[in-house]
This record gives sequence, C-alpha cells and structure tokens, in this order.
Amino acid sequence: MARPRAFKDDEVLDAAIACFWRRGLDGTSVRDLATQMGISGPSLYNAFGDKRTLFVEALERYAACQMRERIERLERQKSPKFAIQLFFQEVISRSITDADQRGCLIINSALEVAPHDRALRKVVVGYLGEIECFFTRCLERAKAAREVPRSIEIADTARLFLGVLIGLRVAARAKPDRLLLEGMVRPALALLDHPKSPRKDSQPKGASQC
Amino acid sequence: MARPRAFKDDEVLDAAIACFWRRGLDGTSVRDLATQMGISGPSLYNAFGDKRTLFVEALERYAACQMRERIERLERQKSPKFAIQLFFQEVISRSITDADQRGCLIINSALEVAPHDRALRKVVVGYLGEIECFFTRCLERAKAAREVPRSIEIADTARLFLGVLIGLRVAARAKPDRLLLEGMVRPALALLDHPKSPRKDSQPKGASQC
DNA sequence: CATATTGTGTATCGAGCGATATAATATGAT
DNA sequence: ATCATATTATATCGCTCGATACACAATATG
Repeated sequence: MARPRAFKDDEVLDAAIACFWRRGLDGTSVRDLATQMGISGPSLYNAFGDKRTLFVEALERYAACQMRERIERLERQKSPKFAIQLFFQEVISRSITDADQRGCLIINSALEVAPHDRALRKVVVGYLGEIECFFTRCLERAKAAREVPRSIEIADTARLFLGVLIGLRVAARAKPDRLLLEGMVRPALALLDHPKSPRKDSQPKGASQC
Repeated sequence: MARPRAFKDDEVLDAAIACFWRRGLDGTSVRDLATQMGISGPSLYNAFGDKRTLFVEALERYAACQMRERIERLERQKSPKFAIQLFFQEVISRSITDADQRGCLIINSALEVAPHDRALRKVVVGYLGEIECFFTRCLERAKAAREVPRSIEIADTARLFLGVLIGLRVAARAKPDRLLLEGMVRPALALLDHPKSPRKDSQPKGASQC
C-alpha cells in the first residue's frame, strides 16, 4: 500500500552488471551506477542497500545469466567432450570480440575483491567451484562414454580446465589475441583425444623469437 | 650541487611494490604509499612524478627482482624440464604461504590496469611475453635433450603453461589451496613425461561431490 | 477523499582522493 | 662564507567518493 517502483529490479541490475563488468567494484562509482541504471542515488540505496550489496546481487545475477546459462546449455549437448570443446571455443570467441575486454565478472572479482572480503570470497569460490564441477561432470560422462582416454584423471583434469579458463580470461584482458588464446587451450583439449588418433604431426620448425 | 635525497630510490620503491602488490594501483592511495615508503607526499611526487609513473617504476622493479630473478635462476638448472617443474612448484609454494594472498603483481595488473591503460597494457603484455619465452626456451632445450616427448608442440605448450600459471595465481588469490593448485598443474606437467613411462594408474573411484 | 506508506529527486554531508603552493632546509661549487 | 639548487615538511587545493536528510510524489487501503 505505497508508491510502486518506477523500474524493474532485474533491468537496472543488468545495467549494474555492465558497470561492474567493465570497471570492477572499486572502479565503479555510485554515480556511474545510478546514471547507467537510469535511477537516482537514493533510489539505488533504497532498492539495494549499499554499493557492495548491489555488487553481490549483480554478481549473483551474472552467475545465473552468464555462467549457469552457458553450463546448462552446453550440458544439453549429447557429447560431453564436445561440450567442453564448445565451452572454450565460445569463451575465446567472446574474449576476442569484446571491445571493452571485460573478461569474466566472476574471475575479475576473484582477483579484485576476493582477497580483501571474506564473504565475497566465499561467494566467488562457490562460483568457481560450479565451473569446476561442470568440467568434472562432463569428464565423467565422457569417460563413461569412452569419448576420452581411460587414463584421464578426472579431478585434476577438471582443475586444469578451470585454471586454463581463468588464465585465458585474464590473458584476454591484456592481450585478446586469437593465436595466444587458442594456443593456450589446444594442448589442454588434446588431453581428451585418444592417444592413437591420426597424427598430423608436422610442426613448424625454426628457432623461437625469444 | 644541491641537497641530496634522504632516501634511496630502490628502497622506497620496494615499499611501493609492497603497497601495489597488496592493493593494486587504484586500491593504494598516495598517502598509503608515502607512509609505507617513509617519505612525505611532495617528496614522492618530486622523486617519481605521479602515482601512475611510480607504479610503472615499481612494476618494472618487480619484474626485475621477482620474475626475471626466478627465470634466470631456474634457467641455470641443468635440466630444462626440471626448471619448469621447479617454477610451478615454487609459485605454488609462495601462493599458499603468502598470508596476504597477493598473487603476482604482473598478473594482477594484467587484469586491473591493462584493459584501461594502453601504455601500461603494452608493458604488462611484454612481461607476460617474457614468461612465455622462458617456457619456450625451456621446452626447446628439453626437446633437444630428449627430456620431453618428441610430439610436444612447443609454442602451444608454452602458451598453455602461461595460461596455467595465470590461472594458478588468480585462483590462489581466492582459494589458496594446495590440492587445487597442484591439481591444476599436474596434468599440464604430465605433458612433459614420456608416454610409455611406468603407469601408476590406479585412480580414486566414486562419484564426484558435485 | 483521507491517510499511511513507500519511492523519488535535489541538494548536500564528511571523508578521502591525487596533486601542489609555499617556505624552510641542506648541500656542492665558488 | 655565500650563493645556487634541489629536497623537505606543513598545510591545503579542488574534486570525487559513498551515503543521506529532506521534502515532494504516487499509490493501496479505509
């Protein structure tokens, strides 16, 4: 029995995500947020508490709309091995396309805010764990389906993929170069191929440029 | 023919490194810097220009004293394969020991400042390139010495190691857990082992905890 | 319609930011 | 010793930060 909101929470939250994604938590001012969200400062505080709380909600919505969306969509693939390949292909594609070089909000937060904020660290670690579990599930299914070599160590390989993903997204913020990013991923994905598969082994010769 | 500095540039620069390493460029105030460096604000500006210039110099000194020191020291190892293994072992050890979870200043900067600062991006990309080249050189030597399988693709494997290193250092800032970090690295380093090596293949069974 | 309750916009709070004007201080060259 | 020059500390600049006090606007219930 009072005046209703003049905006939808999810829509302004998307604008907040855009801000935090580009500039991080500290790099985004409340004024930036209010402007991009199309509301005024006090409305922001009234609806979301304070800046940090808004960040937590934006991060959660990001996780749902970006990370989990991709995971669930790819996991509907018939081939779990192909799901993993598509995952990296998609991330690389996004990374070299994005003009703002935003990377991944979760991974950006792992570096920016996790070390200084215990509560947020737990949240971020949880999201990273979800990604690792996606890899784990895919690897289990792939192994059961004989899509990958029997010798693969699932837990460690999932951790490797998580590491490569993080490395990929961070490297892309500084150097969004397709050669670099695909080169990073290729030897990791090659672990999924059967060792006796057809060898197209010819490698470019010559000394390195170092 | 004037009043001499009351401090040594390198010493106060080390204090500046400590600040930037813990809190980043934006997270460190000039007052923090001056206090930790043991000098006053105007002295800082007189000696180093402005905050960003100080950061560039601190980053360069970090690269010299931390990154290149490790690279050059490990490259004096007889075995290039062992050099790579030691590299990761050392980084993991530091990562889980560091109470402040500072990670690597270069990698932190790749994420914090590189996307928004063209000049600094080139600097950071240069440092990352030095790391990649370290891996490349080690792999070339290892291959020539038959320490690693002939089938290894040097360029991509070096990129993978760079990616895993970045992933490792970022993940460690959020979750400095030995199991996770060593698990990440293990399958990557396993690429360096000869495929026919003794199989200690027994893997822990059971479903994952996801 | 009247009232209670909530959302909104203007204007502003104190605090901290990066950077400096100013003047006193300390040294090498003459 | 004196001067020229560079370094130093105090105090403060204008600005932006996150967060709010306040008054007004809009709706559900009586």
